[in-house]
Formats: sequence, C-alpha cells, structure tokens
Amino acid sequence: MQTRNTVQRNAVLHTVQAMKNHPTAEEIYLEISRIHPNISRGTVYRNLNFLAEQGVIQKVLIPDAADRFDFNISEHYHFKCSECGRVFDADIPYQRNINEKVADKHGFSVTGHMIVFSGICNSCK
Amino acid sequence: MQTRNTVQRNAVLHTVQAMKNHPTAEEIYLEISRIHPNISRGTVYRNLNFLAEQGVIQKVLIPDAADRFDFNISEHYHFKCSECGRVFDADIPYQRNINEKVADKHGFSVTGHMIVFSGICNSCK
DNA sequence: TCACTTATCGGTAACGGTTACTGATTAGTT
DNA sequence: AACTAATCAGTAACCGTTACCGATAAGTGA
Repeated sequence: MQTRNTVQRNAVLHTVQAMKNHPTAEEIYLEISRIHPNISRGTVYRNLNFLAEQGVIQKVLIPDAADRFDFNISEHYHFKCSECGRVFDADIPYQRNINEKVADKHGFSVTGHMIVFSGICNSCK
Repeated sequence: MQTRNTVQRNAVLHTVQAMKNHPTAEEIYLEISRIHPNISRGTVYRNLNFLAEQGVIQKVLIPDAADRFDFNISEHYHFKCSECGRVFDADIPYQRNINEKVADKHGFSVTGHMIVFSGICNSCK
C-alpha cells in the first residue's frame, strides 16, 4: 500500500510541529480549520494516528483526558496540571533501568513505560 | 452530608476486595450482578468513585483503556500487557525522589506520579 | 416504633473522545 | 490522459462514563 502526500496530511504534520503545547486532536483540528475550513475531524484523527504510527510525531496518552500529540518524538515524561489540565514536559532523564527491574521481578518482556506527574503548574499556584 | 451504608455500596466494596485482578467497572458490575441481578451500572460507577474518593479503594488510570479498581491502596505501579490487555502490579519501589527532581527543574508543585509499563505478559509470550 | 428527610437507588438519556462507514475525490502511477 | 486505490468530507456509531429523574430506603429524632 503506497502512502500519499495529501495537503491534509501535510497540514496535520506541520500544525503539530508548529504547536509546541502538546495539543489535543480537537485543538489541532481547530488550528488547521483556520486555513483549511473544510477539513474533517475524522481526517485529523486519521492522520494524527497515521503519523504517530510512522513515528513522525508522538501520541501522548494522558490519563482521564484526551490524547495529546507531540512534535518531540524522543522518550520523555510529562506533567499534567490538575488545575488547568495543561500538559508540560518533565525534563528528567529517561529511567531505562526500571524496565529491567520489572522484567527481572516478574518475567514480563517490558518494552517501555510512561510516567505522568501531577500537581499544580507555575501559573496556577 | 451523612453517608449511608447500603447493600449496593457494601457489595461494590467487597467485590473489589475479593477480585484481585484490577477489574474494570464493567467486570465488577458483572460479578455483582450474579448476586444482585438488579443492580445498575450507574450505581456501580457511583460507588466505585465514592469509595476511591474516600481512599478505601484505589482507582487505577490506564492509558487507552477503561479505568481499573484496586483493593490495594498503597502507592505502586502497574504493567499492562499489550497483547491481552490485562493489568498486573509492577513490584518495584516507589520512586519518591523523582517528584522532587521535576519540582526542582520546573518549579511545579508535584503531588505525585504514575508509571505504567507495557510489554508482553508471561502467559502471552 | 413510626414517621420524616434525604442519600442513594434503578433506569435511561446524554456526554466526550474517538473510530468506522459511505460514496466522492484526488495523488501518484502507467 | 486514463486509471486505480489511498484518502477525503460528512456522518453515524462506538465505548466508557456521567448526569438526570422519579422511586426507594437508611439513618435520625420523637
């Protein structure tokens, strides 16, 4: 199956790369709509998942909230403000060793982990 | 506001404490239905949230899946099998220090964090 | 022991976020 | 330029969960 370079797909990619605030699919849709008023939510969702699948962007799963999308595809963690709901990067080193600890303890084959911190962000306190 | 000791609330509590597999609300509902066939899903959800709010049980948020409920209210981590979707405890020490690292780095007031490991469980590999 | 109040109930509708379906387009090949 | 199938816009359906409603029953106080 060949993949195509559509204006919609490019718009989704460039919008994610331009928005550096871990936007939700809806926020990305609203942003793109300003330039492509006819784009469909379904198209945005489809391409976000496609691009994340390809590894060009990253899908960030936030508990109890809509998924976020990140131009930064490196392994890193996030902080969610319980007041305003905004998501920020948590710049601490990736804890690669804890994967092995869990693997050793339980025998699972551990492929990765995610960490989400919670608390109050600077502008909320 | 007084709180009441209803048969439904007790059934929800005891069922969570009896099921040690991080059940979802639906699984708890199905289990209780065997003894209380008329209980409503809404009642199960309401009481699960109530009991979690009280700290009697723990709500475990799993990305991209239904919430789980845990009789074990201590701080601990979880592993989700990407094959069968089951959730297991990940018995490694609670990393209390990383909260401070994030707080120091960003200035946020960090109240906690969650870690979810992913990979393949023993019965799936 | 019996009202009385109101927390909680069962049943169902609505919600938010996301995916699946449809027939119509359109990108990339030949 | 013609062709084919990936992708589109639009909309319906999905899943997990919460909100609503009139009915029920748990705990008080007389």
